[in-house]
Amino acid sequence: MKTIKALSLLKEKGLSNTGSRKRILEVLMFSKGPISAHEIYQGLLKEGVNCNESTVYRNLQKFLEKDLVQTFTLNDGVSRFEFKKSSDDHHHHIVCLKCKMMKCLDLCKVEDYFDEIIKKLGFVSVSHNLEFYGVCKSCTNSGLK
Amino acid sequence: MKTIKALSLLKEKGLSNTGSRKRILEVLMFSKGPISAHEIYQGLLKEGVNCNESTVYRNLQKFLEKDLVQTFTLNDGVSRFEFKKSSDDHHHHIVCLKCKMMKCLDLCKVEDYFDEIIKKLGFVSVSHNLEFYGVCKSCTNSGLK
DNA sequence: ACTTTTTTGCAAATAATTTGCAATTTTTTC
DNA sequence: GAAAAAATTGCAAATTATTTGCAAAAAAGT
Repeated sequence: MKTIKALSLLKEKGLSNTGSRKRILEVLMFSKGPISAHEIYQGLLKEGVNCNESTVYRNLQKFLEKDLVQTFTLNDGVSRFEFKKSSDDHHHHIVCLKCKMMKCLDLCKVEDYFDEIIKKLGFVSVSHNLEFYGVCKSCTNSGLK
Repeated sequence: MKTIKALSLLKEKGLSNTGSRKRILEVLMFSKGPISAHEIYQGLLKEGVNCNESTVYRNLQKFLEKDLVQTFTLNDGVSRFEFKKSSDDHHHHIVCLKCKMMKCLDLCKVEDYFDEIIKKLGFVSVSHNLEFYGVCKSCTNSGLK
């Protein structure tokens, strides 16, 4: 079943089917949370899958283009990737400052509610980052790419 | 006046007063928005201040420790730093995907309100990142550092 | 099967950030 | 205010994450 689902997703998105690509996608699909390119690479190594680290990076880019994954960068400077269960799958995370463990917050109304949720997860929240990405007025008008 | 304020801040925080350090702090204090270590370095170069890039990094660390600045990492993998006007100074930003210009959002109630504010600033918001940093239950208990 | 297109591996290039160490500067002490 | 102790700097090299060029290999189209 694993194989079938990843395969059909690739086909659906018009991506050619290669061994590495399929495995990378599967790793993402079955990961408990966001993972870094390096972590994916290490995972494949362990499985004995012959795959280069730049192949991982290149496929992650493809997956981003095709909206199969989402990404964000933590303050440690490392990008994490996460499989999108659906096109509107969107949520936030809380990261433990000590062990780096990450939990998903199934909520997008970013409010004081967070306090409760975070407490329920057993975290003490120290800080958080919120950055918006958009296009400003002048760029909307200009041809800038 | 510039000089006096930066100097007294350094003293207040128990940081020794060196030419570079004072200038780096001043650049941060008078920057319109968050800036990267490299941008600070470039700024000093232009002013003719003799200062090494690692000195910039080392001072930024010190400033973080002393809670003089706050930092966050954008998805471009570069950390930005921002002077904290007060210890409870906390706000978010919106970054233009095209020109990378950044605006402060003077609001911390992260809600649908954002839509309005962002529109008023002339931005079209495409996406945003929100990550919480905290300490999980097991780490709160364990001695892990 | 054969050609075209895409992907991969590998090694080298970038880019941001950190580090070791000796020299210099700042602070402390007397 | 000079000497000693502590902190900071410059410089070059190391690290780490990520990207890229290019030729070989694999997949897709016909």
